[in-house]
Amino acid sequence: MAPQPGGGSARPAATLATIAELAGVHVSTVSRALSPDEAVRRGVAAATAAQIQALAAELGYQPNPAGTALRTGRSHVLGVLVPRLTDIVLSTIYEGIDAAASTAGYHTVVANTGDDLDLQRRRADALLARRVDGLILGDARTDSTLAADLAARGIPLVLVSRRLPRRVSVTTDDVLGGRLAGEHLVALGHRHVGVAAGEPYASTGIERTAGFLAAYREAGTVVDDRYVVASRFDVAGGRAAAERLLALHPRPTAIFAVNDFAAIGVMGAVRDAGLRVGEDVAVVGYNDVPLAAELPVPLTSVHASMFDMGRHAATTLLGILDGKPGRSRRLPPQLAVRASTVLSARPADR
Amino acid sequence: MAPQPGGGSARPAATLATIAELAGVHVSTVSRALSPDEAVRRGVAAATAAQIQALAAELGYQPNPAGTALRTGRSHVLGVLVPRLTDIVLSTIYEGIDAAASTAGYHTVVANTGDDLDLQRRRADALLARRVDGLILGDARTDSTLAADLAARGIPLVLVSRRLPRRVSVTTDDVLGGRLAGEHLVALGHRHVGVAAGEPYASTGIERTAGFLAAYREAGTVVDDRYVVASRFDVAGGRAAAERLLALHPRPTAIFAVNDFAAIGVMGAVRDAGLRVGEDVAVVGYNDVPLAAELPVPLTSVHASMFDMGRHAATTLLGILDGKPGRSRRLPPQLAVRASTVLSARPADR
DNA sequence: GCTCACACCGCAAACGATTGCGGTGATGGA
DNA sequence: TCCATCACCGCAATCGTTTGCGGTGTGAGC
Repeated sequence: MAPQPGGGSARPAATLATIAELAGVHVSTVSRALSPDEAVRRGVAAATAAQIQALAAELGYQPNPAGTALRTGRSHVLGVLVPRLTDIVLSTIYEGIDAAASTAGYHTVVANTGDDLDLQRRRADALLARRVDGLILGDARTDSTLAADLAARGIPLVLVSRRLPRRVSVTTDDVLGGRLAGEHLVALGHRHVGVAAGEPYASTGIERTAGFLAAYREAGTVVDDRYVVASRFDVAGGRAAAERLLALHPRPTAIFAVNDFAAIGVMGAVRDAGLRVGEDVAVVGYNDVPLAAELPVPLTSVHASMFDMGRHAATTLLGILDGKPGRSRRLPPQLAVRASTVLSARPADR
Repeated sequence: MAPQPGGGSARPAATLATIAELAGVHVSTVSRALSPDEAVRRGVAAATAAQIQALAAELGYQPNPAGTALRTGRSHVLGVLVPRLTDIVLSTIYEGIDAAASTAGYHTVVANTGDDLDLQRRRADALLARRVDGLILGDARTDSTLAADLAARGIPLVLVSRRLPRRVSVTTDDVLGGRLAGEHLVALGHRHVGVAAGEPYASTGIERTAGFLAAYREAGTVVDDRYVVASRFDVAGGRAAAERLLALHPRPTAIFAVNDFAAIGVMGAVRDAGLRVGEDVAVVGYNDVPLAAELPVPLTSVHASMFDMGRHAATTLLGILDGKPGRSRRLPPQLAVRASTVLSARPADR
């Protein structure tokens, strides 16, 4: 713990002025001596600087961010918008964002938007009213102009998890991920497959589905539209989608859900239909959340590090704030094969 | 979206001075006219105030929080410490905190501590360096003096989820919750029961276990110490604990895990031992996370609203910041009975 | 017509940090 | 010995907001 402020109860926090008085120098000298900028620090004699730094350490001096922000116009705070923090995919991404930001001396403020168009705008505005230096959007929608509007206003911006045409984003390579899932089911000989395709406004679902269908097309099987159904990204959404898919004739022998929680819902619907997961119906998810490997029938899923995704998004945004260009990035996914598609895989990966 | 700042690209954000000049009055008048404090606002003529307010709205004026914070010494930011935001229990609590804080015009900054003693202090200090107005601790440990130290420094403080002797906290009534679980298993006739008791430094595990054991004691059965094992609060922790419990003689016919994820691990261990959940071994969890009802064998769990807990914690802290006393609160839990203890409950609650 | 009260508003000083500019002293060179 | 140079440091303005104090003008009351 910092030695200060408050040796016992409430002592007024040390300021530059406090230190200046004790050191017998002007506050500007203290400011320079304590500057993170090496070039600025050289403006004060080494001995003086050392004395000031020792004093600052002793008093537990912490610069008042309000003072700094007011003077420099930078708050050193990043704003993050996510659909729901209770979704472990998003909270993992956020942990990555926060880890990278805090090692760079930034703090982050996160807000839930519930994927609601109106709330997204309101939350973004609230963050901007707080004078965040930049925004990371984890809830970009293809049917919204929010990201474009923010960019037009000159606000430093990075998308994470979902992509949008002309914006900088950090995502998994969702087309490739979908393709991996498709190729896996093709190789297992599944001819009739269904897709719980996610929300139509999310690039994740769109691209994962596209990659999956492309794999099948290239294998010579065109998946009929009826076998591709939209779904919410949660258990109930997956369940509902699967109930529709399982009612089709011929019944699909495998279902790809573009999200693990939807996949869990799919598994539930399969069981409720009196079928066995991994035997009667293979199931593939996406994201490989920790729980996937722990399920009674472990779930085959497309894996990529959400934490790293968050980290990259944050460093990209920080780079933009430093004037660097900012390039989009697609992290390569890998398929984690488990019992939900290959029963014998069970002992190998738990 | 706010009409400003930036009609097209980057227009300098409106300040009090901007408005003052346009309105032909002094900035102090603008400040008063725009004050949230009704009494202050009365200091300016109604007509003038209306004109200023209209102008502010038109320009999309947003007060610069750095200026306000510098002048008033209050940042209107709350700090929140949690073990892990990827734990849905904590992220739900945090959502509640943020909801209450943001309706009160506060923002929140959250930090992960991983329940690490050293990291807790460092993160708390980082938050205080940001000049948060108060702290909500979701990771209080019985073997740490952090909360006491912070309180001694006069820092407004509320604990959430876990309790500590002399501190203000908002929790579920964990003793009662444990008791509900115990009485349920007693009523079902289980004589030999085991407990995955959680981490020894967390009041949650301690009190839930105590309540559970009390219920058995009052029913005339003293649970032997060997049947109470510490465990981490995750799937792997529950699995490990269950493996030890299932190896005991006589083998327990029911296991109470003080956390749902640990309970999921218990269920895994039960299956791996070739036993059936809900038939050979009953399992009870705690918190009733959404997934509990969605499991292949739905999990009986002690329910309480984590979201409300977070909300209450935030409002309690805000009350303290307004000078109110601040009272601890224990939310009443309820038992959600499902198939993991009563097989026939399955159709009733999915 | 004069005084008093009061409503309304401006003045200026803070809060804490940063930074361009200039001043002082010492040092080096010729 | 004198001047130019440079290292070091101080001065003061500035960011945007809040607020105690005081000044001006209006109206009422007698």
